[in-house]
Amino acid sequence: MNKPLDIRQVEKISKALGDPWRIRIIEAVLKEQGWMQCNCIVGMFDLAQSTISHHVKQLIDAELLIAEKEGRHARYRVNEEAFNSYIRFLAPFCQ
Amino acid sequence: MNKPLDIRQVEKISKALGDPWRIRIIEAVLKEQGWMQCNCIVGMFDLAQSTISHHVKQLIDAELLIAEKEGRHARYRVNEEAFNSYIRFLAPFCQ
DNA sequence: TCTATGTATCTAAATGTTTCGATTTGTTGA
DNA sequence: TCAACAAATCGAAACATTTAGATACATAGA
Repeated sequence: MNKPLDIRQVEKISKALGDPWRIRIIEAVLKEQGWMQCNCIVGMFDLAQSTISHHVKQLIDAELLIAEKEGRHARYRVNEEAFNSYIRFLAPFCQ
Repeated sequence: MNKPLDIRQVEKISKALGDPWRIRIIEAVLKEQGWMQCNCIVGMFDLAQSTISHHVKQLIDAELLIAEKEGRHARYRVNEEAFNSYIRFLAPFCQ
């Protein structure tokens, strides 16, 4: 676990972080003790449900969020390991 | 100096890091003792000069690279402060 | 001053992303 | 089983990014 990221994964993570809504979604998930339901996110932002779902999907694809299904609900938490790996990739760029 | 990044700047930096050529350009600049001429970058990658110039511009706009003109040459170095700020922005996401 | 060279800009085509509304899928509870 | 709900997917329009070739700009050296 916690192996170095390859350039593809860095690209994916960077792209996922390259949208203000997605950054806000991550911040919101983190704030809720790291757990959040999709519906709750939809209520927080002025975006359509399908748009939120699309953004969340990208965050999950980049492994920045982890999804868990609970019946008809889904809950998300921040994948701290992924952020750790990303930061470790960037660290050499600041000596 | 070294103040917290706002969400716009985070977005810009993330987007700049969201392309494999740009990541390779940063790595190349870092490798050359942190200094590199544009022409040298052009020689390293199979991309048109105008395309490299476009990518470098984005890295400069995101303040990840700093450009210095020397006559008709340009030299670039990595802005370690920007990477530091970016990492500090991300740190709360991995406790 | 003129030419060659290094870098930046412009234009346009191809490709990718964002967004919404509509629909689909899957699950709960009546 | 069926209605209600949560989330995901589809389709399409609007918008942004990537790329190369052509061109412009700026400087060094003849």
